[in-house]
Amino acid sequence: MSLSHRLPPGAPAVDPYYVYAPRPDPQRHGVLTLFVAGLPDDVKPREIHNLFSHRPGFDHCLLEYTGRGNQAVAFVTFFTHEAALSAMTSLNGTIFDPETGDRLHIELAKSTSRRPRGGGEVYRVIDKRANKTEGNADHENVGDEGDEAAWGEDEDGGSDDNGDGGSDEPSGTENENSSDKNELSADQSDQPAHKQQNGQSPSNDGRDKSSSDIPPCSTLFIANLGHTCTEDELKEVLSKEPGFHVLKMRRRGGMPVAFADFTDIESSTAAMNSLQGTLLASSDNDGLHIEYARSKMRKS
DNA sequence: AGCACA
Repeated sequence: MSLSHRLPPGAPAVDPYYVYAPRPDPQRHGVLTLFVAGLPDDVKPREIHNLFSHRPGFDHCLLEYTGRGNQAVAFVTFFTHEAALSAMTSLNGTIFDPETGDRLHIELAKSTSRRPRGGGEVYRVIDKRANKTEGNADHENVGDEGDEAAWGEDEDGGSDDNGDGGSDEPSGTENENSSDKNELSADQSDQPAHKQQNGQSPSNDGRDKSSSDIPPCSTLFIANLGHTCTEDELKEVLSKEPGFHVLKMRRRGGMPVAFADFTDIESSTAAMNSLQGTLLASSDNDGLHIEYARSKMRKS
């Protein structure tokens, strides 16, 4: 089975919103590591870290540039099997690069990655690529430099070493985004905190338009939730965002909506940028749609 | 597109 099927941007949809259903695979039970495919070849280890390190139970991650198929894969390890599953269901299908529309394909790895030596704190990178097509040699192989030594081949009789199996990708898909920089919507919470309340000045074009026309607010309005979304599911994601206070869910007939209150506009803005489009396990659409609320949540 | 609680 091929687990990395990238679709050309104009291709007919083959169920583009499918969420990986964790099969009852006894072999994978208890594995703490996720196998992440669908990454562009110019992905940075920092991007993987930014995307996963906010998830509860995150332990460490590894990015490998496979020499084959112009693709990179990542192995992300959590402290518990449940945390790994939770991150998988919430991040699987995430659009990693809006320009190509490529989505992450995440499944449990075949075995748990070995922890970096000494409880390491830097990214682990393995680069098997011969031709660095995009001048991509800015990353350094810190820590473990052994080519095959990273994700731990325990004793599960693995016939192959990583979750990729033998199915690599025919590089027939056109992959020409050479002129444009790709953007990752994972974590851009580093914008400078300017505390001046700017209204709707037209001189402010294209800089602060995180939300459409709603002025910034420390409370966020969250829509596009699945019918089965629970408050706990949403709270689990929100609680990792700095400054998060309280969540309230309302369901007006059909689709539930939620309000999340933060300490200030800076933290609510950062959380909105970080979580925009996040796919939950209960999501059946594009993922979370987050805006500033029209009015602040009442003080508890 | 869908914005409540007081």
